[in-house]
Amino acid sequence: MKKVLLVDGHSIANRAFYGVPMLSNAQGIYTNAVYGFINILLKTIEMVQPTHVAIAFDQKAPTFRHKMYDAYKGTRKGMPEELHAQIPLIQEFLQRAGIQVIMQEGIEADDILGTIGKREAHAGAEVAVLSGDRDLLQLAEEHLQIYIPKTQKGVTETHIYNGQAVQEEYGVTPTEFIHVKALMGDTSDNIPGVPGIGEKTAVSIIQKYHTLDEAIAKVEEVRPPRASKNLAEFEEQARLSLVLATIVTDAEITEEPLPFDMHYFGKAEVLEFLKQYEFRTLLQRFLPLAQEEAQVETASQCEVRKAESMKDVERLAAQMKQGFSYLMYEEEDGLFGFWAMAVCVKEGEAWWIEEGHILREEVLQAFKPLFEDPQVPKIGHDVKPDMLKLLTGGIRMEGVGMDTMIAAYLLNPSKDTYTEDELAQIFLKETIASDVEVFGTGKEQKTLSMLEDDKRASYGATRAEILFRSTPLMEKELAEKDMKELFETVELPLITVLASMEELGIKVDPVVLQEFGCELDGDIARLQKQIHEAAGEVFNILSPKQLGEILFEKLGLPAGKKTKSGYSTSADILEKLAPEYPIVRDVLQYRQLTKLKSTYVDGLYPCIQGDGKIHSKFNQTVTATGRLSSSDPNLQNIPIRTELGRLLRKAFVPSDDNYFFMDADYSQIELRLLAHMSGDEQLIGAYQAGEDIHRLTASQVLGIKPEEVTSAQRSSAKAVNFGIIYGISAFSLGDDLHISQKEAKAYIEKYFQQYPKVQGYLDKCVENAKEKGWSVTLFGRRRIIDELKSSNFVKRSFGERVAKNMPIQGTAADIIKIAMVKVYERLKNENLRSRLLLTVHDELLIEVWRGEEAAVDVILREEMMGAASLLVPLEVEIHSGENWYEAK
DNA sequence: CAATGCTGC
DNA sequence: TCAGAGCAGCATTGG
Repeated sequence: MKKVLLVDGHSIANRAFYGVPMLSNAQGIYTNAVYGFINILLKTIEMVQPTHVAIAFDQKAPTFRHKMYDAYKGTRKGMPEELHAQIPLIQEFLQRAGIQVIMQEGIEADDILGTIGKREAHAGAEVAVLSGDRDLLQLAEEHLQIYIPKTQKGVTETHIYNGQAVQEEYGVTPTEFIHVKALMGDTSDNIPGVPGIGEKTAVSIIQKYHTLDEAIAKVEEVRPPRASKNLAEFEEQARLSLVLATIVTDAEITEEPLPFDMHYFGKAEVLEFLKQYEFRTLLQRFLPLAQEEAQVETASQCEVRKAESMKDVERLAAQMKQGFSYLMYEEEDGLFGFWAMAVCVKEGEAWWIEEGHILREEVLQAFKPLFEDPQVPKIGHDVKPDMLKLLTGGIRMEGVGMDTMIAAYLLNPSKDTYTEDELAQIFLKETIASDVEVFGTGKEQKTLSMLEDDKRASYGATRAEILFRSTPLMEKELAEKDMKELFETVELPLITVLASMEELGIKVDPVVLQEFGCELDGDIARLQKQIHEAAGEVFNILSPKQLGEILFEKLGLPAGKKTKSGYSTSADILEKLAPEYPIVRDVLQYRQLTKLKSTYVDGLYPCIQGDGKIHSKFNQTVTATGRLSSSDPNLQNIPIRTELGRLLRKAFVPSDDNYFFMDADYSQIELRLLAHMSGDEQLIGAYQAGEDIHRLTASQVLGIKPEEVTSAQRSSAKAVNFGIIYGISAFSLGDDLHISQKEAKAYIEKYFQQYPKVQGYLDKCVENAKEKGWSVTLFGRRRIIDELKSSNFVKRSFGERVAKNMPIQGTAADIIKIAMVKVYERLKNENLRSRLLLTVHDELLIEVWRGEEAAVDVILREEMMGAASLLVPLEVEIHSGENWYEAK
């Protein structure tokens, strides 16, 4: 049985505000209405036991009622600021809990409730409408009940009205109730009514005549005489009042109440919210929901033991053979370095070992056999940096059984931090001080070594113990969500691969870089002079503000879009002007050259370490889709599209003369995945036959022979093919191809006719994601997409595009990760000296020991092509050369 | 610190 | 009517 709960957001917020004494949190933010709102909502949920919930709010924009009657709601007192400020907080809470919020410009909350309520009730659902406003009573009927909270002597109880209850209490039916109101008016909504007719008279008139029309028709008979006279005189006003008082039940609302589950209140985001606003009782109440097992919160009871001597360390090492969790801390800066470790071997206690009279070197020697033994399972949090630190001490870490940061990332890849205190909150339902709380923030921020002795020890020990206890829970959740294999066979082994790549680095020839920079400088100066002369003044070309003023005001060029802060001077706008205006061409060229100089020449140069190499980081827990990212510096966005930028790659060279580069990249992996995952026979057939997919698309969409396709037509088709993967819209495709939206739309429609299963597949992606709340790749990687629940069109559309893109982009990421692990293992197992240096999403760069070329070629082809078995071949292109430029 | 712009896949 | 392609990192401007 579908049970729908609809809530009048503002009216309940209002009730809550006046019903709960002023509260505020530590930052002085008022929270009483938020608190009251959540309580009323909870109580109603418990009563109604809804399967679906939606909350309606008014928007600021005027509605049809304002247009009909200027004074509508004119006398209503503005909400007090203290309440007004809390409305967004209430909405945030609901959003975090995944509860549907419906707001629509020009439509009042009452009308939203009326429309959805009647629709659902007539479709066979049981509907409960919660409001503080008696106006809603007009909606009541058999399967649509109105819930009105009432506070009497400090005790809140909720009155429930169906049609009969309204009749009993007011003596009129719900529909007649509107007519009563039209006569008596409503001062709070500023509905005028008829002067001299109050509640009693209005009810008696309607009881007799049932409708306003009828009463007007027989106005002479109406009693008492004063009412009769006034009704005749104010007939128009009464009719207007009737319309104003009638709740619309056929408004244009496409939103539907979304499924509801009490466990939503146990979500981490909700708990964070409650913590932030200090709703302790609610927090207590929701914590058990977070885990189905309903674990009761237990204060984190971790006994902190400090190692006093190497004897302690050795005793600990003996206990670590069964497995342990650890954290390593190191601070380089200052005269005195700082080094410490926390280790946990059982629940409830953890050790703190700090360099001092105990020496780091000795501790590490004691632990070396444990870290190197693949049979001793180790739990770490962000293991890769530890691996690298240990490696400099001659320890090759093996047997990583858990990296809690990566596990947390797999369980929700959309977050931007994965800290230990979040783990405690999410997996153990325990609250510990966050890093901000411990270290402070901004200029006053401390480091671990600056804390008092005991605080340092308990900081690290508590966290190591949290990792220890979180691990089985995380493993269980990974298994439940079918990500155990992905975690164990892809993500965990990948840590070692990435650590090796970071350790090796890539050699950059500083001379090549420098010479390139000098050439750029010359061209930049020339262009700058030319632009300033054309503009007639000297200005900063890189300032969008100044450039916009020069181009669009001083020189009077036609301006395209505007941004918040002025004219848009983005490349796509300027490219449209470039054919006509030489100065715009120069600006674009200037931007390209200065970008190359500042980001790539001046940016990369200081990254070259003493060994002549750049050691970029490869981040495993950043992207929402499962891709890797690269930073410090980013080597995944080195120019290639323009010849000038591409030359930069000549600076990237092998470690020494014994090596050369081989670069292997997947050919159109995402489109091949689209073919496989959609099952479209046309696409699959084309790939099996080894056809040029963009040319084929162009020929099919345009209805011409493949050999007649021009290169321009081919590249348009290419844009469409990519657009499909990104969740295309006619608007953006039109913009991209410089054609009208209409033409773009026709193009897209033709595309879907040619590849009929693609459309169905993409729709299915969205449908599945809406139903389940997440998207998933071929290998089980998930991404939660909360945006799909949004009542905001823009946000929801974003969610839909993400749902189409993630399975494809994410599967491609899975595949290259699998290939990386396998290629790395084989290079190692076959005792080759060639090694993996970089990955750029669908590409691997390897430096190959001369003489190993054939072996590496085989390994790359076998492992990359064999990483997944699809309905289409996974093709790999391999190029060799003496630098990265030549190898592409 | 946010906004803008540009580089890659 | 609104706004309108997915995923990243980094440099610069300007408040």
